[in-house]
This record gives sequence, structure tokens and C-alpha cells, in this order.
Amino acid sequence: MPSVTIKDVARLAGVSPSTVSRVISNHPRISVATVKKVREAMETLGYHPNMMAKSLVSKSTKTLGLVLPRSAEELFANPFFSEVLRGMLAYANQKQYDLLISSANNQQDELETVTRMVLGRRVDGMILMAPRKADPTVEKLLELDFPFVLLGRSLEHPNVLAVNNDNIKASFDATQHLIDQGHTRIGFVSGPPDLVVSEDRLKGYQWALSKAGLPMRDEWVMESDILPKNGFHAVSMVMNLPDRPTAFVVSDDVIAFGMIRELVGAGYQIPEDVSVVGFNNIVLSELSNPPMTTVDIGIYHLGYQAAQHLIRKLQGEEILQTGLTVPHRLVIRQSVRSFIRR
Amino acid sequence: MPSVTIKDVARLAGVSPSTVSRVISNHPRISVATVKKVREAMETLGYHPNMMAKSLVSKSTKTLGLVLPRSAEELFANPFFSEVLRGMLAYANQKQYDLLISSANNQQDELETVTRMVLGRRVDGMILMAPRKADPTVEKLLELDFPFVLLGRSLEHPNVLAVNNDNIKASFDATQHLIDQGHTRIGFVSGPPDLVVSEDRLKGYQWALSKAGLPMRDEWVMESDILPKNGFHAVSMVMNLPDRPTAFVVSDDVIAFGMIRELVGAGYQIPEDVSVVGFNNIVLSELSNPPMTTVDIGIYHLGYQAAQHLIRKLQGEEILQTGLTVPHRLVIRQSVRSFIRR
DNA sequence: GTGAAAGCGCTAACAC
DNA sequence: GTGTTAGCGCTTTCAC
Repeated sequence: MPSVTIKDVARLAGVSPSTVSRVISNHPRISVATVKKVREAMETLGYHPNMMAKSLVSKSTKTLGLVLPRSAEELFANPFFSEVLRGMLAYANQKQYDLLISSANNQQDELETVTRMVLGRRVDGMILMAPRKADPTVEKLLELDFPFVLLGRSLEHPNVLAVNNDNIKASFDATQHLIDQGHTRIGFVSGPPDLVVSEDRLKGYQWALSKAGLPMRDEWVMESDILPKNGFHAVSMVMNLPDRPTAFVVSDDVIAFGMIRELVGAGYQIPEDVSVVGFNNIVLSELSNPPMTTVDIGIYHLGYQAAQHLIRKLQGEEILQTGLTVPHRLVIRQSVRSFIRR
Repeated sequence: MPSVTIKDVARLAGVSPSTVSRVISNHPRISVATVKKVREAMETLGYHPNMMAKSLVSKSTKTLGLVLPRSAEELFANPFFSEVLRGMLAYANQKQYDLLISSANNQQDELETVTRMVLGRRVDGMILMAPRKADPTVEKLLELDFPFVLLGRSLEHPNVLAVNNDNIKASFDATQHLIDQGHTRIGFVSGPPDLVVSEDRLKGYQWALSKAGLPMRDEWVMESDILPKNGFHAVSMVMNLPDRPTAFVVSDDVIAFGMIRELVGAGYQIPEDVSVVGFNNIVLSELSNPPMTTVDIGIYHLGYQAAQHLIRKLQGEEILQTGLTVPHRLVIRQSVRSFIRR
């Protein structure tokens, strides 16, 4: 670990340290000859700038912060996360930014971690995932007037920079698809109830039913942790109702897989006995048996746009509205039965 | 963004900046009274240390670096990644370390990114994923004498700190399981050929066959990108051989899903016509139809142990051999047919 | 036990 | 165009 500094380069090139600094930052008025000398010196010494020193004075880290809610381990045992991260990295790296990642066990922990990153001057901006209702982290960042972007939306602060799907409409579309296929008794399986996204998808489901004049029954709506292990006996309860649903809108593909497995175990056939439409269109949705009908929410783009908007904001560019809402798309496969004959 | 520094705290507490610094770092000889004063001042001012300044002088960042091979996008569309990351974060965070993440499009890019992180003094140690044969990044880090840990193993440098599975044995076990069920014609589907792990799993497969005196045919061995999209027409070629295999060892669950889908599409039943055993035991392996027999390689632990060993090394603790090889375990489900009657 | 002073590696006025 | 100087916020001798 040799430690070659700007001084070493200056000495070898026969110039002052500030000149070297100017060469590094492509200062306009600097003679071609010196640039060449300095570049060569940097080359032969294998110089790399110390980013800590640089950040200390420039007050910029070229780093974006990200805190994963670990307690919501559910959420990230989920392929959703790698996909959204890929999207973030794709844009960030292209703009020479890196991601600083930590995880938190609970809301309190998350707040502390974000504060530590931000006030510790380790990042230039934050990406916040899966905001909750009355999210204290959002409040804190607002109070600090620190740049951040939400993956999802804030109920309390609609004007905060946020990249999101139109989850209400997406859920409406999923439900409408079932209605179009002739289903009239449709159930819903929700994610963690305190997430804004869960609420939105429930709303979309209710909207579609009410618009079609279809019955809504509380017993047809189930809350579920995103991890498939839990709570699937709830499924059997619903299925034993005298007027059980013939189809379910399930707010996550992984939950949907778990649900299908439970149903198959109980002797039901998919989609003959029960239809299922999921959310996310993860890689395996296509490869499952039967291939899953699901709403593709553009996870990669969600991450990509989040990074893009945040970095644009950091660079003082004007925020373009485009990309703030990532379009969704219903992907029709074979987990939904049609009662309509053509 | 108020910027309260150690000086502000010093002034309010009526002490010198160095005293504040000592309080922060729990210096032994410092009076209880001063500690109290300083703590209170920090509290009322909302002081948080500037980590950039701290790192600059202490030469420690409390950060681990990680570079994702993006070109091997295959690899990380894969739930493998979120799982291993969860493991790393779990240990790292517990020890107050964060992860600095970037991605690279190719080997050259990876080398540059790693160099930038390391020589830019942004990280204290590196975690290298999926080392390849003759990996230049490994060579570079060795040359720089910079602390790092491998997720996997290096062919050329067996003494480098590495957390790995015994992939040869794991693949042997998977193959042996098929043999135990009465299969005699067994095929193999490999991951990217330049990864060490691919080679190891191929070896284990060959070992089991040769030990059992079973035939090995080149036509039964397929290379595949990890993304399921590609190369599955190779499957139909194998299946049209006059002496086609009755079972396949597939070196990744996601590939296995794609393969099963392909087979089902071609009219084969799993496991009646073709048996499949995968690797990784991702969440969805259990939820698939049929549930997949697979080798659980302890992905989370792989990440956890990698972070643990690296951090231990950074702290100058002696390296314990325990945990360097993460145990694997065959998880028997329903994707393998048995020819043995009991 | 505590303070003063130097310095980590860099950038940015300000001179000339 | 280039050098000199000061200073970013912190730690760490070295005094006392």
C-alpha cells in the first residue's frame, strides 16, 4: 500500500501541488506542457487521489446512501431488491457515483443510520426505500434539508421527490383483468399494512370492484407478511367460506408463489379452481408452473430513475417530471382462468 | 444542513477540541466531569463527527468495498445476490461497518473500480465475488498487499483468505443422490465456464459418475449462461439423443427453473420423465411446482462469513479456520424420480 | 487530565 | 499560467 500524494507528483513533475490539483480537475488555463508533465508523473508514480481528503474540502462524496430495512427482511429475501439495486447502480456508476449501503433492524435504527450517514458527511444524497405512513426518516431528512429521493411515495409530503408506480391504477388493472375474464368473487392478499404501497394496491382493488358493482367482502382480504412462510392458514380459512373467491389479486409474486403452493397442497388446481394474479414480474414468474400472470412494475427502472433524479437534483439540474412515475404493464400468462368464451 | 464541528462542542463545553476528541474516542485518562460536560454539549448541539475528516487522519473508513460484475448480469438477476448481501450486511453492520458498492461491466472495468476504491482510500477491505480463473483483480490486490476476502476460491492462490463451499463435494452429493435413486444416465448443466465454481461443480459431477462406474458423455454436459433466456435449445438437442439422460444436475436453481419450463413445454413431466437437482435453494425453490430438490449452499452464511473474516483480519485478530468452508446440505423435494422401490 | 500545535491530502482564493 | 497560503474537521504527539 504505497501512499503517493499530490506532493509526490508535484515534486517529480517539478511543479507545485496546486498545479497538480488543477490538472486533475481540468482547470481551463493551464499550459499543455505542464499538463503533459504532470500526467506523466501521475502515471509513473501510479497516483490516485485520496477521496477522503478530496471530500473533506470539496464537501462532495460522489456517493449515494441506501438503508435497507432488515426487519422487513421479508422485503429483501425478495428478488425485488437485487433488481432495484441493479437499476440504481447502472445509472449511478455511469455518473461516477457509488452506493453506500447499510441495513437497519427497525424504524428507530433506520433513522439513526440515515442520520449517521448524512451528518457524518458520508453521502451526497439518500435513497429511501418503501416509505411508511408517517415515516420519521422522511421527516428528518426534510428537517435537515438534505437531498433525497423516495422509492414509493409519501402520504404526508406529496411534493417530495419520489419515483413510484401508479400502484392504485396497477392494482386496478390487475383486478379488472380478472373481472374481464368473468370472475365476480375476487380476493386480495396485501403486503405489510404500514407500507404506502400496500395501501395503494388495496385501494386499486377496491376501486375496480366498486366500479364493476362487484361485492367486496372483508373476509376476502388477507394481510400477509411478504415472506411466504407465514400466515397461509389464512388461505384455507378463505377457501372454506361458502362463497369463496375464484380469484385473488396478490400484491407480490413471492407471496403469490407461496399461496399457489398452499392451494396446490390443499388439492386445488391453478388456474382451473383458483386464479391468481401477482405483482412484480420477477424472473421466476415466467418460469413457474403455471407461468404467472402478473403486473410488471419495472423494478429495474424504478431503481434507475431514482438514482437519476437524485443525481440530477444534486447537480442542480431542473427536475424533469418524466420518469417519476414508472409505467406498469400487465403480463398475461397462465395463472388466470377465463370464464369468457370467445 | 447545520455543520457543527468538534470546535463548536469544545467552545460550548469550555474545553479544547482535543479534549472533545478524547471523549469521543473514550480516552482512558479523562475526568468524569469533563466527559459529562462534553457529552451534554454534543447532545444539545446535535454533534455528529465528520467521517471524512476522521478517515483522513485515522486512515480507516469503517467501510468494506464490493464490486458487482454487471456483465455477469446473469449472476445478479439471481436472488443469490440479495441473499449474500444480506449476510454481509448483517455482520458488517453489527461491527459498525458499511458497504460501498459499485458495479463493473467487464474484467477491465472491475479492476479499475477496485483500484479506484482501494487507492482512493475509500475502503478498509474488499470483498471479491465469484473469482475467475487467473483473476487480474486478485493479482492486483495481492500486489498492493491490500486486505480482501474471496467469495469462492482462487485456483492460483490457494492461501488467499476465501469463504467458500466445498463445491466439488456438493456437486458430488447432488449427483450421488441421483445415482442412489437408480439413475444411470445423468447430465450436467454448468454456469459460466470461466468461474471457478463452475469448474468445481463439474468436477464433483464427474467424480460421482466415475466412482459409480457410470458412463460420462460429453453430449450430456451443457454450458449455460445463468440467465434462463439463453441456450435452452441445447436442452432439446440432449433430449433427442438416443440414450438421453433421465436426470440432470443443474448448477443453479434459476437455470433449473428455466430448464424445467423448457422441458415441460416440450411435453416432458417432472420428475416422471426427467429428474432435476439444482443448486442454491433460493426461496422459490421450495415454492415451485414441483418443489425442487436442490443443494442448499448457505448463501446467507457465505456473505456473513466473508464479512466476518475480512473484518477480523482488519482488526488484526487471528484468522479462525472455522467458517471458511460453509457447509452444504442436500434438500430433497420432489423434482427427482426414484427408480428404487422400497 | 488537558491544551497547543502540527499535520492527514486535498482545494481554492489570492497573488504575481 | 503558476506558486503561496490557508484551511476543510479531525487525531495525536508533546508539553505542562
